[in-house]
Amino acid sequence: MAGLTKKRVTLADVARLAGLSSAAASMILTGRPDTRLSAEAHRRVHEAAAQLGYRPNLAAQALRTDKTRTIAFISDYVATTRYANGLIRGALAAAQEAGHVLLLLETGGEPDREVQAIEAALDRQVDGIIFAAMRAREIFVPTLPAATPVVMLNGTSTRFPLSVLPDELTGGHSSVDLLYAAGHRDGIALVGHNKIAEQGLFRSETVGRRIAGIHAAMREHGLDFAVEESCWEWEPHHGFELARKVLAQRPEITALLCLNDRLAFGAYQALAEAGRSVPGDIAIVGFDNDEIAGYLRPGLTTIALPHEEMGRASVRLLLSPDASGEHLISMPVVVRASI
Amino acid sequence: MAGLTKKRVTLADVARLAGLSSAAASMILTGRPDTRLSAEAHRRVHEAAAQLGYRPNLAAQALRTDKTRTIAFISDYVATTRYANGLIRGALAAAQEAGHVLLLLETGGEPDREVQAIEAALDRQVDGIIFAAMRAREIFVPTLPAATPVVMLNGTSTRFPLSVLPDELTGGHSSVDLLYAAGHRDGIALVGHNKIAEQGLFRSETVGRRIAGIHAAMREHGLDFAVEESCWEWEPHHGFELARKVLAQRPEITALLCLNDRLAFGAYQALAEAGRSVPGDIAIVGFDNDEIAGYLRPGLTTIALPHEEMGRASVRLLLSPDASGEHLISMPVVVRASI
DNA sequence: GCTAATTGCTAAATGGATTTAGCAGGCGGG
DNA sequence: CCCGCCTGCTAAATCCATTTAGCAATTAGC
Repeated sequence: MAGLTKKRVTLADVARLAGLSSAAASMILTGRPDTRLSAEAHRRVHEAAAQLGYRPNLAAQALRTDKTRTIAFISDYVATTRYANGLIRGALAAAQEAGHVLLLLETGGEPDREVQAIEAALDRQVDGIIFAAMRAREIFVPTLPAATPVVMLNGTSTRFPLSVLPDELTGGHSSVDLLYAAGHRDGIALVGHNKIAEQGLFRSETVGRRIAGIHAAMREHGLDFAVEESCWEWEPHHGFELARKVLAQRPEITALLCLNDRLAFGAYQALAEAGRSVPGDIAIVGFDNDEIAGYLRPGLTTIALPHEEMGRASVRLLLSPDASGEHLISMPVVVRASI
Repeated sequence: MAGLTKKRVTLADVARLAGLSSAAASMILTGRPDTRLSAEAHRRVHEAAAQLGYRPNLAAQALRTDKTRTIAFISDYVATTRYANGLIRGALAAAQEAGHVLLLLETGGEPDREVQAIEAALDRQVDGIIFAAMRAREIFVPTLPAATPVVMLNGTSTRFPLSVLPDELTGGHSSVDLLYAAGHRDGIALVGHNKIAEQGLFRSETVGRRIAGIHAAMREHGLDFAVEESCWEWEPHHGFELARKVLAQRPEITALLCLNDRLAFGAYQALAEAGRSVPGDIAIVGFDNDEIAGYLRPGLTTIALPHEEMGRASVRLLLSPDASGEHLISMPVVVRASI
């Protein structure tokens, strides 16, 4: 309106228009509490800022205060696992609510890229770092300025006690409860059990707890698995083969407890092939609440990984100064038609 | 080793250790070409920098140069669509290669959040902005400093001519070619066609071109669809119902051309129900190369959306000063067993 | 031998906000 | 009347790297 504004509006411009020093303008705009500036001065500065459309230069602010309202989200894999998505989305939402912004970095799990990512983050003076681990592994963290808050998301670290994890113990328990409540006792097969996975070396750190929760619940109900079929990976075709084997060897089975939804997906295919119906002949439960769980017919009942909630929690924890310890996010039971 | 280094190492520290002025150190470390500094000075500065582990303060650098090596990636939806994932991953990889970093922002397609996101990006003096559109719609962009480069990713804008899109015209063509080459002539059904979609109002802007490519190829081969079944949304259960209808009304059909893989997924379920085999009785092609395409049995042949490549391209274009126009990324044909 | 050009480097300004130290004027107390 | 205190505000330092203008010492040129 007024004329060509070529340059950025600076604090000095605001101060000039308000007829005050930039020191005064700064104090007023940052809302300092103990200031002795007059109400009139406050009015004039705010008015001037609004009129000029003033936006503080964050680089200058960062230089002075070491605060950037920026959080680094460093994950080992973004696209490889569909899980990262929910985590990022939750973190993004919580960051936005807190007036922060997310710097996204990927390391591929390689130590040198990890170092690079951390350096890139520190160079930009981020206010904190979230390490999101899709696979369990100790992250190699180069010396970090002690003041930088760090949250481990979906993983743990001896160096950083603050972490956010799904409550897999309870979740595992729920899956068994679900089958028990539906009347299943002796014909339950466990699909995907794996010693290595249980040690948490190759999978998400917490699947060990998932399995522990399942076994604890079985014990509590006085039950035992009719079969336990194990495999290394948890892709649909493994579920297909395992389920096929179970059906051939133990036709009396009435329920399949699959350690994730992709295994369950494969199991559906094997059941269709064998002409067995879900849930009429065989009940199925999965874990994760993967996208495909809703696509299956009938819909797959599953124990959801609360990714979005975990992402939110990680940001909130990062920004709350006195947080510490392990934060477990409960895993909702998503009831569909497969039991 | 040497002692407690409480504070950040600054350029002045490096200069002091090298016995030179910080002006000299700056020129040497930024690799200015026309400098008259001695080889000896170069050596000493580099050595000092290495010894102290000097890392320039990006905030100070940004303040002076207006460059941050940071790119804003503003998308309407991150998690809602699984597509965003590949785009982000590609962008992330290309950014890293170029020594840049990605600021991730989500708008939910709401104009006020769009404004907020853009302001947050500009406040941080990003070197450029990528607008990723999952749904076609004109993005409301508040006045942007003219110097800020902008790339539209998976969308177009009258205001920003630089864009990256999948080559849907050719992709649509390929899908028909595939069926034609397999000998299909008269028994082809099109599943998912939709006038609204064709106008690109609710879907990704480019599906109109996908459909145009399909029709062009049909014309070229002198073919006509035996049936065209349309629907609003493209979720598996729509595919299920449409395929069921087609099978009931036109049992002579030999091929299903599904406008995306989720429709194809539902079609598989309908075929299984009807006891028809793939590809023996009926061939199926999809689009997108969704994750599920590989999970299906038999694997779904599909025309892939090159998300990762698009993400990479968007960053590369953003960083190349003379780029302009529409950049079409070709859609690879992913051959599996469904034809 | 003396000016002019080149070489090698530095002092100081700059970018924009925050923050400390402190100035001037008014008021109360003794 | 004088000292001290409070009020309302400002000057200047600070964060750190970049960049311009320019100084001193050589070397070249005639």
